[in-house]
Amino acid sequence: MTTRWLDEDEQRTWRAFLAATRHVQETLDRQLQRDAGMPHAYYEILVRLSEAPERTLRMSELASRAGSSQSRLSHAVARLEERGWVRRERCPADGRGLLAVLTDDGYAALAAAAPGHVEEVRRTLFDVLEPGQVAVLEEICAAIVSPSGGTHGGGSAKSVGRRP
Amino acid sequence: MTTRWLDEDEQRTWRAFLAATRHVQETLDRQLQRDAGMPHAYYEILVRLSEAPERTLRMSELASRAGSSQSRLSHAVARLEERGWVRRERCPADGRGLLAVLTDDGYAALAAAAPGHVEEVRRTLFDVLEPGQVAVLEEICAAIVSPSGGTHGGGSAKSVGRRP
DNA sequence: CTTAAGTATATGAGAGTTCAACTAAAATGG
DNA sequence: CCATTTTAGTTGAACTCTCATATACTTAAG
Repeated sequence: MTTRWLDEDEQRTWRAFLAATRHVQETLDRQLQRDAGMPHAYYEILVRLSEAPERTLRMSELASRAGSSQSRLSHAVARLEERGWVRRERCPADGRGLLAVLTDDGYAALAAAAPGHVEEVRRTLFDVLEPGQVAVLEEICAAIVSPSGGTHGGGSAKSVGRRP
Repeated sequence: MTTRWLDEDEQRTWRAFLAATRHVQETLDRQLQRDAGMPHAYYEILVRLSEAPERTLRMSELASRAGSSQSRLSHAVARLEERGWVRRERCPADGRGLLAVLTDDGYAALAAAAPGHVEEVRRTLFDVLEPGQVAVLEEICAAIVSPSGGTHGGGSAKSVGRRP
């Protein structure tokens, strides 16, 4: 099949998308690195652990929830363990598995980092958008992560820009 | 000021945003790495050079157009030069400056990579969105990159979800 | 003209990410 | 049971990115 190139509008949208996501990522990563001494990926890991019962998760489950590859998680948890923020225990039920546990120090580090981070998320994203845009943004992101429509052309007509 | 935490809806949107942008980035980066042997950042550099007159740009201008830091660009162009895809020349007008020039080999590499990349952009983003969503997405991204509204509360009412 | 300040880019160390290869422990199936 | 396959997780090398610092040239000031 011949390449379906982007038309002018799509080009513009695509480049805007790249610029915007880059901007958000860089802004947040810099803020966390500067104020909390950790990259955003580490913050995500701590968050997911803090939400889990016993502040404990299997490595693979943690990887999936934090949106990380297993290898990346493995390296990251190794660093977090060096800092004393996470501890690893053998999984009693499955000898291959490991449980990652958020320590009290880790929880404290997360609690210290959270306000500044959330404030930056707000400034970077929510403060610059209208409520309607936020609603559509969520639909868009959901569609990207789990594409429902198959072939081009006749996608199901979802509501766009509606306000309940 | 006390932290403005995210409410439940905002949390959901924020996490969807992270998951979606991660998904897009990883998908494209993997595709380019696998099929063209370059990371997405390098592809961007080649694209911007290919669009410039004489396929030539000052390093700083190239950095700005490709959305790269100067340091990152410097390292990247060094690698691209090793591959023979880019060449650096002293800037005649300004002895400090350097001109990055896309070579014929570099252009060929870009031309070879483009169809697969564009197809992946389409599959990952445009194919899963309705036209209305695409339009709003562009507005959203524009707002993120150059925030117009200042203090919270009274943002100017932009159109949301409209279709001309 | 000389010196100070500023601009353009490079460079090197440190850290995170990826990919492929590796270990170890379950599950599966004769 | 024993062999095979699958699953869980780690590891190391290669690569990219960031940050701080260095270099070279230009502009501004006296």
